This record gives sequence, structure tokens and C-alpha cells, in this order.
Amino acid sequence: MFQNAQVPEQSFMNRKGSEMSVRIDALDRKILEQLQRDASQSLDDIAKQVGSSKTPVWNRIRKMREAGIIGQQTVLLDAEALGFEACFFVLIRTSEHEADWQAKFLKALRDRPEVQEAHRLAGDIDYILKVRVKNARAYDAFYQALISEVRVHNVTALLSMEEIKSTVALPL
Amino acid sequence: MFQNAQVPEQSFMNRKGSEMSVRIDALDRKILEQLQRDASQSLDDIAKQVGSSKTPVWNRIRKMREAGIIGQQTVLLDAEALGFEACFFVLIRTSEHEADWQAKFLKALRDRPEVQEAHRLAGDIDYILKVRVKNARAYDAFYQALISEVRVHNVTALLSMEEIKSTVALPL
DNA sequence: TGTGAAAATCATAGACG
DNA sequence: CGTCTATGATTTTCACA
Repeated sequence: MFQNAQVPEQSFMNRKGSEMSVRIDALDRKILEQLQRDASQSLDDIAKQVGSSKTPVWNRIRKMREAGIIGQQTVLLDAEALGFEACFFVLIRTSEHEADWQAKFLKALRDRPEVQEAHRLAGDIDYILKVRVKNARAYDAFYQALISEVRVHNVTALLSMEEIKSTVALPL
Repeated sequence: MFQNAQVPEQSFMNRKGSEMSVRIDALDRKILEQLQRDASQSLDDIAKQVGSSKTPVWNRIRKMREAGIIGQQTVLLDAEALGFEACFFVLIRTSEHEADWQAKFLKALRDRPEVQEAHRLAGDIDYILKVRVKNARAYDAFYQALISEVRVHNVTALLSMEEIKSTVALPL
């Protein structure tokens, strides 16, 4: 049993940057691990697994949801089974760094559902994208559409042959 | 209403490669979209949203689960709020391509929880990793550990400055 | 804060048209 | 196959220690 074992270890602001801060203790972390592993478990099961009981676990989950620590609850689909057989990592260099170019570029990425990830990078290469499409032709269509919308200096596409590992879990 | 609107569009084998094939129709696709968007919805809500009713939706979900199309149910956590402030994409070139080197390398990646993604690539660069860590020092520790375990020819780390977009949803 | 119970909702199964 | 009904689980709330 874990009666009141809070060792304050970390605090942070929520998304709105408000004063509200939430501390994450060892029990919270165990709960998060369980939720990451299987979000369909019942509260009772989670409580058992983390050595606590229903109500405290429920209150902590609610708090972490409100604080934005716990976000979307989703389901992972088998991409290949659904016909998404190509995955590209796209390295982008640009010479344009004005604000309105960047805004246009970001909007283009956010609007395209085949872009699963987009990061602005430090250094030589400016952006990296992860693009999941049905096949190479669909990638080409994406690529042509992108470069017709925004000017980019240099694009390198890396084609994934095999997904060795894929997880959304953080190593808490 | 969607009475029996099955337009067969796709079939595939399940994970064990058995004969069992499942066809995905427009209704299945809508259900998957809803589950991706919010897996905590009740069956009734999903049924309403896709224009069907409880039992058919439930049967389809069960079938797709059994077929492995629907996998893990999980929760997305706010990485920054939990202190994971650094994200690297790591490009790896190697000169070694023997089977046992590869097995060792794969095991090393699968054993390290900071590796969220690992792909074997076509072309010039052999592998790409996505590594999520608390800070640059933690990345260095990861890097040193990795190169001491397996020999690699060339490693380039790309540091993410900003996560512009991140989704696990497939564009069904 | 944790416990236990009450109330409301939901998932799951099965009979029927 | 879809509709409807039933019944156990589960979530969510709340009074009390």
C-alpha cells in the first residue's frame, strides 16, 4: 500500500502558462506507465497494478488530464494492413527564413494528413518530416504539391525499408 | 443510415499469415477514424458519429481487433511537461552488414526505451532513429552506450528545436 | 486523503425479425 | 445482419473516517 507517499519531484506550468503547477510523484508515474501500456484497463486493474485503490488513482488521473499531462486517448492501427506501405523521412533545407514563409510552410505541413511528424531542427538541415503514404507514387504527389506551395532549397527523402521499432511511450 | 453498405475495397492477411482475410469498408474506416480521434468514446457515441448502431459497430471493432488492424490502446503524454525536453533524429551509416551484427544492433535499439523509433533505410544512410531524452547530456550517455555496444561507421545527430506537428493517426 | 458504497453509464452477449 | 433487451462491469460521485 502507498499511503500518501508523495515525494515531490517535479513541478511545471500547464499549457496556458498559468500559475497552476502539478507535482508528479512515484505513484503518478506508475499510473502513467500503466496508461501508456494499456489505456483500456479498468480503474480497478490499474489501482491493483500500482498498489493503490480506485478513488486516489481516479483523482490523480483527473488532475493530470486537467493539467494536460495526459492528452489524447487513441488506438494504434496496423499501417501495413491498411495499405500504408511507404514511410519516408524527409530532410529539408531552405534559404528562406522570413516569418511569412515559415507560417505558410507550417500551415502546409499541418494541413497534410500524410505528415505524421514535423520538426524544426538546429544546424545544417532545417526541417525533418515523417511522411506515411500508401506507395511511392503517393509520396511523389505529396512532394510535388509541397514544393509547388512553398519554395525550398534542397530536399532529401529517406525511404524506410523496415520499421524496426515504433513506440509512443515515454521512458518514465 | 448505412444498411449493409459494404463495398469491398481491401483484403489482407492477419499477423500470423493465416488465411483469414478481412475486408475494410467505408463504415469500418469511419469507425477507425473515430477510434484514432478519441478511443475513450462510448460505443453509443461512436455508433452515432458513424451513422450506425451499437451492435454492428461493436462486431466490426471486435473483428478488426482480432485481425490485428486495431492494436494497442494508449494515451499520449506531454513529453515536455514530464521533463523530456530533447528530441534527436539520428542518422547512422555502418560498414557492417552481417547478420549477427544486425541482430546485435536491433537488440540494442529495442532494449533502450529512449529510442522511440528505428527504421532501416534504403540508400546511403542505413538507419534512422528518433531518440527522446531529458536533455543533451542524456543523449550523450545514450550515444556513448550505443557505440560501445555496436560498431557504426558514421553517426549524425539532428536536434529538434520545435515539434511542429506530431500525430499517430493514419490519414484514412 | 483513503475507504466503501450508491448511482449512472457502458460493454458484452444473445434472442429475434 | 441490424434491432432490441438483459445483465454484469465499470466509471463517477459522494458521505464518512
